Amino acid sequence: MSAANVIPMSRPSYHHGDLREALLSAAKALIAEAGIDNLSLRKLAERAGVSRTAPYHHFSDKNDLLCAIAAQGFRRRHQDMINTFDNPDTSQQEKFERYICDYVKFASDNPEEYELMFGRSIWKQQNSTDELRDVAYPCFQYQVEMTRVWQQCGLIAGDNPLRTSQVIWGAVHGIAKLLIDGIYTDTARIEEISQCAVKLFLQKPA
Amino acid sequence: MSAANVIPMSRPSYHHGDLREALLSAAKALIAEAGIDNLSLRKLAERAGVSRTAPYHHFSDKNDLLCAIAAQGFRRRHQDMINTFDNPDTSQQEKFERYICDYVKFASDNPEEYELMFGRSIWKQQNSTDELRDVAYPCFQYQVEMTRVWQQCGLIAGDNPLRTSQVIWGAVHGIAKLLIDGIYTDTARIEEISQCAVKLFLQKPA
DNA sequence: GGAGTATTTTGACACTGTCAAGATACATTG
DNA sequence: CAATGTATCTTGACAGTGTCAAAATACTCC
Repeated sequence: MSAANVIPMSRPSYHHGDLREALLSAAKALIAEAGIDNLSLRKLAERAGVSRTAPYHHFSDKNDLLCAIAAQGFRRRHQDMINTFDNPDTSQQEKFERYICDYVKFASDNPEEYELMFGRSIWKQQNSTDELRDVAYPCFQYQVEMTRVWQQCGLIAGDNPLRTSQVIWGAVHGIAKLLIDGIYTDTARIEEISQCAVKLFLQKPA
Repeated sequence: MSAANVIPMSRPSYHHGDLREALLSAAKALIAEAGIDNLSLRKLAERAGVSRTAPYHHFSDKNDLLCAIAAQGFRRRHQDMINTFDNPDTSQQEKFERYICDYVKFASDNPEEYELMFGRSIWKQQNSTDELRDVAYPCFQYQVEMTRVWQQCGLIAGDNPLRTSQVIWGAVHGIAKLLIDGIYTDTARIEEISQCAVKLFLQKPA
């Protein structure tokens, strides 16, 4: 039984092997546990079993790491929206309803991840990574295109998809934020608030 | 010319005199200059001309100080809303329009202060001070009451002022946040976005 | 096998919030 | 007026943070 046969478990070698991925998942776990504010690179490194500065060979910055996690969130959210919107068995009105309700639910189910995705730190100034922008912008754009469809079939008022989408996105984002930040305290009525938003935005039948 | 005649300028005595107020205004200045993230108690103390721990005799915490500043913001915002809503020369529709547009403008004109007022740190968990809640809750409630009036005169759909107000507030808050956080980049079109929101929420005449 | 590169580590620095103890000035009471 | 107490401020200290520089280690390719 030579040393070559041994498959090491916790730490394959001096080199970690896939530290970047390990850091990302450890970071997500830590964030889910204790929130973004309590995520430090040092605690993260310790949990990954490496020294404090090891992460700097895989992420240029703490900001860089946060952007990478946020990018994953946007990918997931974008895919969810596509799945809902491409479903041929639901009406456009149902799709709009889903968009509103699912958005708020996504945020309230994953408050820390949502906070990271839209927290000021990664978008403010020139903080956002190229990767993050490449992932997030199509996600943003997709909402505009859905809005265009809903306007064309008379579901929603107005003729400017961009502006209209900015308002509707603003609404769900604002509701989500006020819930997450603890200003809206009736978290049991999330669905009710979302449904109220749906009603307000739908074109009234006179 | 005895020493008793000398009136010291920068520091009247060993005791500062009104350090609490001095700290508050210095903090607001620092926040306006470099943002909340760059506000440290030590820099603040230095600017006020006292030692690092002097602020702790006027604020139990950094959080306590932030809450005090936020409370001032809510007082101001509440008064602005009252002034607008109590104006007898404008129609209810104009008042609604003002509410939407002024809200977004208030936020985008004072991004750092707005960020502080609604940033997660002071509301999350049990961070909010009694003083902050006493000032902010009536400010929140006022929006519900305005919404009730607008619904009663048929300006806005629905019959649940609380839920409706939560959606409308959510919309302006979300738009403000997306602007401040740098996700909506067309800051020149703020008025246009607000006007779009007004149109979407106003009851359509069929 | 040796050179070069990728990865990780230790050491260090400046910065943060906050506590404990001591020093100073003011207020109040005898 | 003197003494005592209290409010205020300071210095010293500690643990924690992000991040840089330099050294150590392991992997890769010629």
